Amino acid sequence: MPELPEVETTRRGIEPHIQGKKISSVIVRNPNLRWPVPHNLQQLIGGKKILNVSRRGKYLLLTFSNGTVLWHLGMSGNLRIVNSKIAVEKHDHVDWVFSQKCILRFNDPRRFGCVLWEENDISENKLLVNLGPEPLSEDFSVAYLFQKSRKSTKSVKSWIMDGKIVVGVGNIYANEALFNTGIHPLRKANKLSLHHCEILVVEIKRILQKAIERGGTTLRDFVNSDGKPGYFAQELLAYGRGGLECTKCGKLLTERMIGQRSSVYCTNCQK
DNA sequence: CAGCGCCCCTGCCCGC
DNA sequence: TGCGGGCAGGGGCGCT
Repeated sequence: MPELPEVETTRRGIEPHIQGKKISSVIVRNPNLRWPVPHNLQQLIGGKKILNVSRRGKYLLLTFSNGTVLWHLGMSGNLRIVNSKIAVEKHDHVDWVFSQKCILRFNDPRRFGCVLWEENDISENKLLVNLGPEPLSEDFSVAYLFQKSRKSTKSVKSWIMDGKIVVGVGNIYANEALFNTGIHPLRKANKLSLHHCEILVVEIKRILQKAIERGGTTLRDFVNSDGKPGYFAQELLAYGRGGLECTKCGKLLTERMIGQRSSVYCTNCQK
């Protein structure tokens, strides 16, 4: 479900409810996520205050005085702020209880998400240490991307979805950014021109920013912490439009797998 | 080392 | 209506 805009939408939604608040208890109904949820989570953070709610790539980070919760929503993860009267549903794996009126509830049908604990420097955590720059930061620049591109023979689509190059660009926004820039998804990264890198950097920033402003993309089940969907789906020009007419030239859009991810592009507009 | 496929898992949609 | 197959917004890991 979530790419960077959806995770950021979620982060902004939960932050005002939980930042500076003390965790009363953590209820783990099913610890079998991608990796086991630490069995001693309650002892680690029960009674402790959440100092900060941040994001690195698609990971949410909850900072405590004694360490950090490293949280990923996977493909199907979903957070809601609920009260204690709201019935527990299938796949509600973890509750972060602040009060009777405020429970942060994690639902994840596919269980590709994770909830982990890091007591040391979070930036040195194995899952974060090799990540590339944040796409909306100045570190994600034309010079950076062009220099990186020289060393990769991957298709540009798989390449920009690689978190070591830049974080947060998932399948939807990779398809969109390439369509909007007229770059063919199968072009090798080391065959990108400086101009290609320039328009790609600008477009990735633009589209992620726009999607955040729209509250993310809801395809079937993404809802923010208030239970509302995102409104970016109606602006998608490539993703989900295989076989339909290209909005620029009218030719039918091609759909095929690239690196096990469905890819949609126009063979006329994207070179 | 880079690059590629596999796989974790449930739900849903489609065709037969 | 039931069932099998394929696909879904992610990404770490093991192999080549």
